[in-house]
Amino acid sequence: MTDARRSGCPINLSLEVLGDKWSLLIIRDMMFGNRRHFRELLTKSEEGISSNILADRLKTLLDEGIITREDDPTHKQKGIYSLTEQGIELLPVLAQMAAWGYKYLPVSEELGIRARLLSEGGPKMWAEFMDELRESHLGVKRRRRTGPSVGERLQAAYERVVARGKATAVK
Amino acid sequence: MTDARRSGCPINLSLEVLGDKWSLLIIRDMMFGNRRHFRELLTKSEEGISSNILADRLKTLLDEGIITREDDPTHKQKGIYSLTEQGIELLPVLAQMAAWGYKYLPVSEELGIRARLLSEGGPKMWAEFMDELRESHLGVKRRRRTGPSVGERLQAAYERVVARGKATAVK
DNA sequence: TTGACCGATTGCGAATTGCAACTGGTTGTA
DNA sequence: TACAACCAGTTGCAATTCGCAATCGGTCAA
Repeated sequence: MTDARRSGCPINLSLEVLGDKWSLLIIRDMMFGNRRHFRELLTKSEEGISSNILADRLKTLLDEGIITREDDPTHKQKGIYSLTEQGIELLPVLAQMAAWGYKYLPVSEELGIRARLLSEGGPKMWAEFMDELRESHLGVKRRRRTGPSVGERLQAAYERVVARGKATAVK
Repeated sequence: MTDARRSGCPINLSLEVLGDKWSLLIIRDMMFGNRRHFRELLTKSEEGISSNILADRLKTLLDEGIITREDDPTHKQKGIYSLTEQGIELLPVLAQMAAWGYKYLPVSEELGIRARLLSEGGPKMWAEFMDELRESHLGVKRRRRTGPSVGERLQAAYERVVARGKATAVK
């Protein structure tokens, strides 16, 4: 737990907080996978994070003010992790990173569909999704919207690809 | 040098390539600091990267197709590193990361000015800057522009802040 | 009361990092 | 021709971090 801070450059400072292979994946799962408990993050992680690393990163993200933790009223041991506004505003970073990865790296079809939709939707869609996150993580009420939310649309698209993949595989 | 690839998620794949504390700083210096030689990257780095890490990361970035290396005709030992199109398209990632860091982390005034201008300029300015990078790194000709380039404007703004800081310090 | 589940913590070998010194070669200058 | 400065890395080594598996003390439903 050293002081780090190699320079006052915004990119460097961001990397000192998020520059590892797990932190942004945790944020991703909280945003897109709606994971809010330790176990959910641990077992439903696509990449298989180990529990000590997860505990460590959650602590750091708490310290940095990117997430908060509160007790789950339904279970004395469970904690509910939520994104702060600061955490929610990492969405554009994730979106750009996803778009770049989608374009240049060997992305699987199922896991790439969200990146494609998010990229096509652009900053306007990101802003809408961030508003949805403000509602589910910060409790900020938002005016009624018609039609499915961005979160729902991304999830539906993902499930459609998975179903199609299964059908093809069976055939 | 294992195969990694923990999952086919675009964010994960991006992090497997760039998820450390140095890779994106090297890209940053190539983009904004116009560093093209090993020594420049080594000694003019704000954060003080060590030579073995720099050599290792340059190798990885080469392997990943994010940069290229060619011999410098003026010096038999010197290599010139250039960004590829894939590397240039990391600019939006850096820009978003810089904007987030600028907003939430203790950024120094000198090093934050670029982030502010880039954030205010938005995607349009990013696109223009990427075009400039295509010219200086890929040799792609671009039509004449009036006035100073984005790169020049960022540099001038930075120097203005540094000069002001010095004047204040002296006074 | 029992067994599944909960959020972590611990121990430990392996991999990565950071520092400093060094290598083998090139270049400009006298 | 001699020499110092410069060039792109490489090497050795100690310290840190990572990743896995096992475990811990507590909670919950049956």
